[in-house]
Amino acid sequence: MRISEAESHVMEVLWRRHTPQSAEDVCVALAGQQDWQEATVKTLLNRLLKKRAIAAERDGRRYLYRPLIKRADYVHTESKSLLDRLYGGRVSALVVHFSQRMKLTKKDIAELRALMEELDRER
Amino acid sequence: MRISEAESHVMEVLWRRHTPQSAEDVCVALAGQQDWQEATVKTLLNRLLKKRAIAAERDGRRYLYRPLIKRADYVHTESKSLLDRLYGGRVSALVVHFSQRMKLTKKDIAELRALMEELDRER
DNA sequence: CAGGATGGTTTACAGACGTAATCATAAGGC
DNA sequence: GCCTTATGATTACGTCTGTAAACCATCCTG
Repeated sequence: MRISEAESHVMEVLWRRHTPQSAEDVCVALAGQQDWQEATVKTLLNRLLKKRAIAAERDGRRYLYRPLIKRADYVHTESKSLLDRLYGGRVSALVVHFSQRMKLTKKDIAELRALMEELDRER
Repeated sequence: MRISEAESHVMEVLWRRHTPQSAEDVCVALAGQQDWQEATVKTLLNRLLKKRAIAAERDGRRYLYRPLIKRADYVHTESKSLLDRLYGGRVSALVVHFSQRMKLTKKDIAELRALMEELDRER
């Protein structure tokens, strides 16, 4: 069950807010960023419903939507697929790539170092 | 200029072999892995041509194809886009994610550590 | 009660994608 | 020279995507 690019923007809104959101809430949250008509958002919500990526519960004359799949799971399948396709599944290859192409930020480096130490301690 | 999933398999073949390949070469290289008819591969080659992702030079009655875009560039745009969409552009966030979901391999850890040291030395 | 506002449901439609079959053409074999 | 064969070019076609408009039910408001 694939979530498309456009759909993912809707999912991100639902993930960010932790309470169920109406279609209009989603529109508002996306305004300025996606510049979609309300109709578009409604289409996306319906497609996500059909895919069972989200659920809707009635609230008076409207619905409130909430995610059924966890962001972490989504992030993982996307990330793992890229890692496998482009880096032969090697995390370090990916980091090396970024360190060459982009210059890691100081923060990135500090955090990576901390992570390394933590992994040491776990051993 | 987006390279689709199917197209990327063709590109990978052209990137792997460093000399221009005929349509049939590509078919052979993909056999067993993609199980496509020759017609399918030719369609993909043509779409890649149209997108100017590859070039073709005549070789008698056939063409030899070679990539116009560099794999590293492709890898980078794909990776960067994922990093931005899902990790707020933070490389360390991505690594943390993998370290939690997948257990990094010893090799990954060793290489990351080496990379960290190298970054230190560069400073 | 009629008409606009509000929110959901259905339909639309062009372009990308995956996957090919068919058509055309040139070249080599008989 | 004609027929088969290899190859590229054209056409096909269903599905998915992005982006909505049109339609429909309902509720509030004057």
